[in-house]
Amino acid sequence: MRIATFNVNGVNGRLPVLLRWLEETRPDAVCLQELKAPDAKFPAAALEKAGYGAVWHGQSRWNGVAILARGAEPVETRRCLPGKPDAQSRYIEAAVNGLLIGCLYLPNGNPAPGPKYAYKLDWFAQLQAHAADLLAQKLPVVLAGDFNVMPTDLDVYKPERWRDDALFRPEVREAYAQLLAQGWTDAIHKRHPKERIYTFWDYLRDAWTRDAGLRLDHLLLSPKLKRRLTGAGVDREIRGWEKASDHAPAWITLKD
DNA sequence: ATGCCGGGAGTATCCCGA
Repeated sequence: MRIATFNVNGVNGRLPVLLRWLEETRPDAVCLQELKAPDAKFPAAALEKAGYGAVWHGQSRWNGVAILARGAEPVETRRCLPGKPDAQSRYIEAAVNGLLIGCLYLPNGNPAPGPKYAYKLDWFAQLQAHAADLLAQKLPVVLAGDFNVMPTDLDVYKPERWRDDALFRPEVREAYAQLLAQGWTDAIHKRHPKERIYTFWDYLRDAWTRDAGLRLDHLLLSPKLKRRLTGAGVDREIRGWEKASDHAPAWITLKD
């Protein structure tokens, strides 16, 4: 089973790229972020035609998350983190093929410090609480999405330039480390512990051709799924396509 | 310190992203 996460940066503007990538790689489940579309404008018919059922949580202009399942309808279990309702569409969760999949788009948080950074840390704390609850239920869970965190120096093309950024400040790296310490496995790190692997290259400053990348998109596995992990990677070449997102899809494979 | 690019809304140019 192949599960991928892809920050599409506009699901409608990215539709040709998304459909081509789905056809070429045929993931069984996909987490999408940054739909940048209200619920009514989600391209459900085109995805259905491509063989994918979907659940989505949109928002006009910004944010927006969705879960796709090949040849199946995801069964939505929640569309925001527990607690107070979030005005921003950043979380959706669904059962797919015997797994629970949480799809998240963690706030960017810049500029830091400031209210956006405080919102990010608060959102991260709510995610930690929900993640702990999921682990306590001992279900097979994948938490996948754009975490907007580079976990370590290995995940940044030039760490010294990013020390004070909301994606790399000590508090957010610590929050990510605390999440892993609950018992989650960072699948890409697990399979490639010493490699520089990026999932994002800025549109600015020719970042793609310079390979000035960041690893921001992660797939975390609950203990039951850790034992089933057979592969993990990034579909880098998609970043070089015409009309590409600034993120490339990251994926894992699980044995049955 | 800022623009550099690009999507969306909307039709000029702003807001946002990371």
